[in-house]
Amino acid sequence: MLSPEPTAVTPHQPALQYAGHNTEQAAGLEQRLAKASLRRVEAKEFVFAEGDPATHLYQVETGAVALYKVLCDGRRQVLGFAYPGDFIGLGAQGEYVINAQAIKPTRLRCLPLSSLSQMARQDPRLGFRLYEALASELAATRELLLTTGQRSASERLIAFLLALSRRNERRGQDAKVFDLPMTRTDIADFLGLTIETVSRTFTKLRMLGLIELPQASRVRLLDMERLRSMEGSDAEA
Amino acid sequence: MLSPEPTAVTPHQPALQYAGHNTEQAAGLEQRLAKASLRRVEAKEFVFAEGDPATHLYQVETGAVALYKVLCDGRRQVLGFAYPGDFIGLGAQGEYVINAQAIKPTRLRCLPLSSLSQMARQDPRLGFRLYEALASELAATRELLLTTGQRSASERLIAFLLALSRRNERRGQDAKVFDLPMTRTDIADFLGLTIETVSRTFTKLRMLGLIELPQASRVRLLDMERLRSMEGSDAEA
DNA sequence: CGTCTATTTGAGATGCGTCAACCGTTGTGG
DNA sequence: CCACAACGGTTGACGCATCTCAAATAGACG
Repeated sequence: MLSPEPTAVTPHQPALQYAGHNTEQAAGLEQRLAKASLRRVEAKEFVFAEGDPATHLYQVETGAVALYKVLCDGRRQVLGFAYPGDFIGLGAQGEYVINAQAIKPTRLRCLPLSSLSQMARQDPRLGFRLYEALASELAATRELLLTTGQRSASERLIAFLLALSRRNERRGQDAKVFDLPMTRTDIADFLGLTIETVSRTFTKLRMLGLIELPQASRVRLLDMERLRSMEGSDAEA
Repeated sequence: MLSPEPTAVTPHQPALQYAGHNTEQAAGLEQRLAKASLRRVEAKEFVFAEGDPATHLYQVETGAVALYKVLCDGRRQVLGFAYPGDFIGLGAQGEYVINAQAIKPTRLRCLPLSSLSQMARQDPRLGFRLYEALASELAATRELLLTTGQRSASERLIAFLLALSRRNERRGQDAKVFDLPMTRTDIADFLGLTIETVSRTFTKLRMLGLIELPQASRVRLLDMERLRSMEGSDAEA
């Protein structure tokens, strides 16, 4: 049920490539990030685990990270996937409350929380940016809740694919053909389904001529119109 | 640090309650709230609806409010319930993105967002507290996601009841006997079940001697031990 | 007392989960 | 270079938890 690991729960000492120098006072978040230390994690390696002391805010530079919570018996709920540009560790106070595990080789910018709060004190707009980022994470989580709570398996998978498509569109990438960096298990645990149901639903969408799967990890959306109509969209959309 | 644990029931946390002992930090908020205008809404009346321009941050004074999103075909996901002390409308920017509807006669303190952002500019600590409150709401939503995505009907209902119980405990109220201000429909839409399943599951828990239902809207938890063991608890709890 | 709504209960249908077998790819060591 | 193991993904058969449809019951309120 749970993915292959518990591979060794990585002790949380980031393999820092080079440490950032911290002399500038009112540097913006971007400038600060550009100089931030870099950390590389391999696929399946943890960025941090639930219960670890919260030390850094991370920004994904390349790769992808799965965020999840687990029940005591191993059932797992993936809360989201972080792609380049996304922040990980927002809202953490004291301890991380979720697990963050790379799903492919990943590079991360690391911002010590201490320096972050210091910066926020100096520049209120930074605090506002973090607040906004947190608000959109909340909005995304609510949307996922609506999906897992109310939608059917097909609707869930379509909503998932369309969300990826929209994200690509926003970034000027191909909205119809893209890779799925995560495994079927990750998708299943994200959508509250089993891998068998995810697989069968992929096949069903393929049979309906709605998508193509050139490889298991690559998808082409063929009929956006119909996909959108089958998503079970928000009332206010 | 932050309060004990996020509950699936309350998106908002006591961190921002009338903190009489916390007057030095963000004193403006409490003063402002005490003087804030009051609004009364009847049961079933909206505090605000999805798409409404966001104007106020509300704090529940008495009563209870359901927060939810709906799909175009009417399926509804309740995201949480706000009780006295809880804030409604956090993270809203431009427009409210969810519906907030009273489930019983309710009194609300109203804080115009304009004056709030002004206050936040003057006192950075206020911004931090709003950030914390938002982080708690995110944590609660994630917990609910774990529940609807991974737990069985019985586990969901038990998790719901235990969350209410913990909330009461935190507030020095009875942890074993309390009212359910929401309807079975609200509970069903909260847990991602149907009202029939909710009703049958209540009956099942009653038959097992785990709870009593003196009235449909009142519950007594009889065997906390066993209820907790049947909740399907977090790994990190 | 009567109407309306909320809740409970029953019977039957079904979508998804479970268990199991099979397949394709990757990587590894003889 | 091949054999084979390990892993991720697909497919099939079957069971069951939950949904659907329907009706009875209980409360709430005028």
